[in-house]
Amino acid sequence: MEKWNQSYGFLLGKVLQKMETNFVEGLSPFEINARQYGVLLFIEGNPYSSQKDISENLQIDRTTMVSHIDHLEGLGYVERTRNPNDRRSYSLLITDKGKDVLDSRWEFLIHTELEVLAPLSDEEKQLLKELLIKVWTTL
Amino acid sequence: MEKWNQSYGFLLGKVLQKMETNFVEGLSPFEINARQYGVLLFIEGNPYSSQKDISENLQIDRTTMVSHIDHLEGLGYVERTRNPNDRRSYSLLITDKGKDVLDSRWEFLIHTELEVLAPLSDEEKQLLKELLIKVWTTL
DNA sequence: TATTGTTATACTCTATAACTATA
DNA sequence: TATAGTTATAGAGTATAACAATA
Repeated sequence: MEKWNQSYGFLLGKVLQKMETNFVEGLSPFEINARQYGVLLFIEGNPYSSQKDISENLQIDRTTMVSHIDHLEGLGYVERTRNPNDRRSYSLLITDKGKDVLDSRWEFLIHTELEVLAPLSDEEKQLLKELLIKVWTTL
Repeated sequence: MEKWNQSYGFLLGKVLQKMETNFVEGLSPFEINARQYGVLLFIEGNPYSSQKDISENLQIDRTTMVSHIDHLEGLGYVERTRNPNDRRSYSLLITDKGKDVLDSRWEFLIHTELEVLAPLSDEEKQLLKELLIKVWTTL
C-alpha cells in the first residue's frame, strides 16, 4: 500500500475518473459533454427555468451558460421561449428529443457506474451509497 | 430525494469537489496546483525518476510534464540532474524544501478530508475507505 | 438604476507537431 | 533510427468586462 492510497481524495478521484471516462465516451454520439448533460437534467427537473436559475444552482458562470444553451438548442434538445412576465429572461424547456437523450444516457450512466462498482456485493454497493448520501446531505 | 442523487458518480463528484476546493486553497500559498502536488508526491516515492517515468505513471503528457517540472524546479521543490547512464534523461529528486511542502500539505490534506467526512463515525469512515480500496484495486 | 442575456476578449490547462541532443 | 526532453502553437473550457434590452 503506497502513501497516497491513504487519502480519501485520491481514492474517490480514481473511482470517479473511471466512471467519467466511460460516461463521456457514451455521450459523444450525442455531441454533448458531462456538464451539458447536467444542465439538461436540471431543466427536466426544473421546467421554465431561466439561464440564471441554472447558473446559480449548478454554479456555472452565466456567460458559459449562454454557450451551453446555444449548443443544446442547436441540437434541438432544449427550447428557448421568452418569459412573458419578464421579457429579459428565457423560459427553458427540454424537448422530446432532449428527453430521449436524457433517458437513454441515464440508463447508460447507471450501467457504467455499476460496472466500475462490480467488485462490491449488492450490500456493499448499498452501503456505499448510504455513506455518500450521509456525507453529501450535510455538505 | 432528487433523481440525480441516485447516481454514484454525482454523489462521488459532490464529495470530491468539496475536498478539492479546500485542498487547492491550502496549496495556493505554495504556488502549486493539485496536479503538481501529485508529481511531487511521485518523485518523493520514486527518486531518480525521469520526466518520462512520471508522465507514464501519472498519465500526464510529456510536454505538460516539462512545464510542471520547470515550475517545481523554479520554486526549488525539485532538482534536475542528468542521468549519467543516459544523458538524454533527467534524474529527478525532491529537495528538502519540497519535502517540507509535501509533508505540511499532506497533513493539511488529511485534515480537510476528515472535515468533509465529519458526518460519518470512525467506523463508517473506515468502512468507506475499505470499500473504495476494494473498488480501486480491481480498476 | 438593476438585472438577464450577449459578445469580445483573455486566461488556464492540455495536446500536437517539429525540433535538439543524445543513444 | 529511436528516444528524452524542449519549443511553438493550437485547442478546449472557463472567466472578466463592456454592452443591449428590459425591468
